[in-house]
Amino acid sequence: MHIYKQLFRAFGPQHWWPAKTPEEVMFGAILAQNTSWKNVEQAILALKEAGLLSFRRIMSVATEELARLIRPARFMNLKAKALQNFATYFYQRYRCSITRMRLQQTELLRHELLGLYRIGPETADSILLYALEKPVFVIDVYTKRIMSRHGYLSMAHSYEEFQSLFMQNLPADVHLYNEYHALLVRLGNQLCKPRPLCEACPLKDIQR
DNA sequence: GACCAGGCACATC
DNA sequence: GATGTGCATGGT
Repeated sequence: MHIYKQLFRAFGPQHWWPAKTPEEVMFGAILAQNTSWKNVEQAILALKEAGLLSFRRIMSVATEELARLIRPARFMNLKAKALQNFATYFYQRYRCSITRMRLQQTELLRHELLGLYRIGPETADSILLYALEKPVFVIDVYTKRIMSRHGYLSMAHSYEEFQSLFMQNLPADVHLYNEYHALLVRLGNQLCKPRPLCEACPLKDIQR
């Protein structure tokens, strides 16, 4: 909470996830895997222009065609398959309805998502928090790096261990989790790179 | 021109 | 379980 307040003071509210609709969040969550957001934006724009930013529509498009459109987002063949596979699940199980999906229990949803092709813990939790508004804390490479540099856990600790660190020390609040993770990414993007720029970091005096 | 990006699956030991 | 590797673009 200390860290959160410090970051919030430094950067202010982040208004995340940068997407218009929950469905767009889901596309973004898959496209953003190990990829910079600028590249993801280009892929999303291309999908929009092709009228294919829709899980219903991408089901009936050739995988190669979809791959061509999302090329800027790296690993285009893998991600094209992942998107189509997700679309099939989303249609068959929830008729592509966010509302219907939201009614489902969080633990069950997480389990379902983790069973899908190329949906790992971070992608699943991003969908749960940012598209479905479930109180799940998202861990990414920036979060791990920042917390390990401040002595909380080491990079070798698992996704779940990092997640517990946050969820056991914070109230289960969607808005807080949303804002906190967004702030961590903001700091990571700007300063907490593999080669850190610690002098300008608002957390430079914080130690565990 | 190196380095990095909002991971994940799969092979191998 | 731990560790290594492929995926294969574009910005800084």
